Amino acid sequence: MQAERTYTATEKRIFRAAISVFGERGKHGARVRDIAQRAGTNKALVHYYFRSKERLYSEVFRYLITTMFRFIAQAVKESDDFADIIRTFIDRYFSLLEKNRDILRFMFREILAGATAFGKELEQIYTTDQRTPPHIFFESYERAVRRGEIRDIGAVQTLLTMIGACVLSFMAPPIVFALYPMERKTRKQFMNERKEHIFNILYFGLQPRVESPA
Amino acid sequence: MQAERTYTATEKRIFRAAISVFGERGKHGARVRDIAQRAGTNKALVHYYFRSKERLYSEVFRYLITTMFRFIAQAVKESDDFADIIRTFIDRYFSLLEKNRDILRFMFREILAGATAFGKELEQIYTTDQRTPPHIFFESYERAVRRGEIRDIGAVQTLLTMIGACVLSFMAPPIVFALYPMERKTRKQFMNERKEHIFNILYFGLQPRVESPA
DNA sequence: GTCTATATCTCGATAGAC
DNA sequence: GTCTATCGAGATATAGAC
Repeated sequence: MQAERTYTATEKRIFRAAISVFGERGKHGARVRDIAQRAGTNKALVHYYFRSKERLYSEVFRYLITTMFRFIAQAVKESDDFADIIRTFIDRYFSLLEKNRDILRFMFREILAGATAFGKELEQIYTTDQRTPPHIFFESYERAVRRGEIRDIGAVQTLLTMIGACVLSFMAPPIVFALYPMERKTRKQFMNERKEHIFNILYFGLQPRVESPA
Repeated sequence: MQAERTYTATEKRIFRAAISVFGERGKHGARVRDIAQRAGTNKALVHYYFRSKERLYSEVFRYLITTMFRFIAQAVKESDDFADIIRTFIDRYFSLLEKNRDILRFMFREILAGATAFGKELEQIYTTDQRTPPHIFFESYERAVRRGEIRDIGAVQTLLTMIGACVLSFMAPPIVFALYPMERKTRKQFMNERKEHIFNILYFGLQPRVESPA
């Protein structure tokens, strides 16, 4: 959905339905019939508004990728307390993943498919915008290194590790619960422990050290 | 592919092709035509050997999940030096993911699809086998806690964080390279830095501490 | 704009020659 | 065992009434 256009109520319903059906079953697994049904209408209207399944998919993709970047931008905070930056990132990243499972699934499928469209879209964002969320994170990281709050083990690497630890939290539950049915706590509880653990291990892993590792 | 059966050269080629096509495009996105083509043959032979796309998929799935578990078993080492355990896990896990990209993609797709078959298969393995790789890891973890090498911030959580950090390494490169084309080092170099970083931040994040976090 | 009915097409699966 | 040609199911896409 672009800012310039206006959308009818039906069109919006179809668009929302498309996001969830594509997220659940992927581009190929998704059926136009199901999208129509979930939107409370019929196949013909889907084609009336979006011409083809392919175009609908593209529109959804572009909408989600920009939405995702807005979200991530919100997760990166500027602060002179790096513990606060990490905690905030984990907190906000979790909450937006939680509220937008479809986006996560959708993006993962794109990455699995080769992430070609993904890469192009990213390049465009990152060549037009000057201070993107990662840049802001990296600057904070370097300031924290300079004032001795953390040691320098690579800002990019640190961001990747943090994202990986967060993202897996939303992929892993079905597996974890299959493995340890006795530990099936409420989802909320599991997620809270997870957030605390990620902060704990990462922030203290970043602490300055005197002695070198073996 | 099961141990009991024997396979012709063509059958093997089809099977290998299926693994890669299913991994790239998923069960629904995969075309029997493409599998046949990649195997250097035609659709009819795929059906001749595997009867249907569905059965082929199931065989591939069962083969990959057992293979994966054998691999993971190899990655978990018993040792009385927890640094060694972590390092070995990261090293071996990386090398098997590297050699088996298709497995990773395939499994992720299963998880995205709901991981129902996945869960069942796992349950079966975990109720028959007594000492599975995770159990071995957990035992080592607890021993390390007892002798004061590491602090106790949850064995399951720690394993999840470690896996997440490793797995993202194989998902992220297309994105990272899209973001920072100037940093496009050789893949090998990036991966080596990544391994070192994961060990570094996680192992030292697990170090015992006197003072409490803020 | 919305719906039903229908056309068109893609793909998995099979038949049958070799 | 391997191939070409074809069938039939099911999905996307369109026509046309309202």
